[in-house]
Amino acid sequence: MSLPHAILTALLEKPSSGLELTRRFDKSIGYFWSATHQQIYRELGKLEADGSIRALTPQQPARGQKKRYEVLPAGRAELARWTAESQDPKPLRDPLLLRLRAAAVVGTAGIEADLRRHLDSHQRQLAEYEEIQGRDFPPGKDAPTDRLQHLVLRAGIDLETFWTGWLTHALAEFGRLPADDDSAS
Amino acid sequence: MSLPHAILTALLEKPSSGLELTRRFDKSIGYFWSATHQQIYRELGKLEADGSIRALTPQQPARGQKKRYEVLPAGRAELARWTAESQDPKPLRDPLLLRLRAAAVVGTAGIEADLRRHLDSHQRQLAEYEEIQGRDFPPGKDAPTDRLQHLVLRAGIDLETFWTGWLTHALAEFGRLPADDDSAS
DNA sequence: CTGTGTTGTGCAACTAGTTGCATAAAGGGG
DNA sequence: CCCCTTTATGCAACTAGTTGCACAACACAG
Repeated sequence: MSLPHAILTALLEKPSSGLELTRRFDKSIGYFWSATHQQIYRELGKLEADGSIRALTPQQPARGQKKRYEVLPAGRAELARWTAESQDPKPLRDPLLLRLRAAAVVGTAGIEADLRRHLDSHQRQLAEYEEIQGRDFPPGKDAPTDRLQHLVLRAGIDLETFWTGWLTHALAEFGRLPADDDSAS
Repeated sequence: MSLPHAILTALLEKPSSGLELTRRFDKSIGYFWSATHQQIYRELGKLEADGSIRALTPQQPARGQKKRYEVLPAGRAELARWTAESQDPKPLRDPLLLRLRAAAVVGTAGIEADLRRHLDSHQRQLAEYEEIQGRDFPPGKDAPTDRLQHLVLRAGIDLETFWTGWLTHALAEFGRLPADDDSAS
């Protein structure tokens, strides 16, 4: 149940409308918790209903009308509670690794191209993170809040570094595999 | 939609009953695709219904009676199709990173202990993987199938290495943070 | 002043995964 | 022999996330 808390965090950082939130989930927040606008609107409705947030727009809300939300004390308290709560690490679940294991049984035909696509996408993500790091976290910027945010960014960078490294290695292995593929039929 | 394919892979590696599958999902398969026994039984039912797998037990299936399943050609074909199919990398979704970002706003009280728990659990997982690597992949074992399986294991090892490293670093940062915690109130 | 695209909001149905519980057989101890 | 735990199977309800679509307002082109 992380989406409401992601939204509360985003709104505390800066009160926003649904669309603004959606945009922010496409960038910074979405780097570790993605969400579509439909999810966001639905969740905003729930959060407003239970008194965690409040719409700033005074008029009755016409449909295509921007609504800005801000977090109420109850919402902040709930976020603090959730943040401090201990949560078990969820076991890994990665379809790509599963596919590789399947490939060991039914043959590797077709995966290689996809590994390349993944490598490409992780490389681009890594470059983006590094650009953000250069821009937003110059050496002197180390107030507590900066440190925490930098820590999170560093996790992203290290993860993408791991994936690009591993995928590169995997592709190299594929190069050394016997030409085809239907290794198990 | 990976669970049915995970099951097909497991059954191709070795025909099994529901409970045996459950056990294998607790070990090797579950390292990158976890599932509970309820999910597995439900999925076995579906796979049997659509002709991907078949129960080996001849008698009518009494309730507490072991049923072994094997994969039919249709199931193998479907798995091969899925394996070769190109799939987009899913964006990262990690509650722990989200919590850290939330902590930058509502205060870090309580997270540190949880970071330690996570570190601990990742360290144990890493040790387990390394033991498996030592046991199952001695230097000479490099037939194509072995290479692929080793590759997957290596991903697990590298991921756990990343997490232990990052968590250690994070805890070090926490040590240098001002004593409390309600940095944003 | 009309249609066509863009911005912003939202509902509904579906899919996947989780949680909680039920049932049946088998084996072993009192 | 009866109860109790273990093994094995399974259903049902719930929660979270995704997909597909709809609708209102505005802007601006013809």
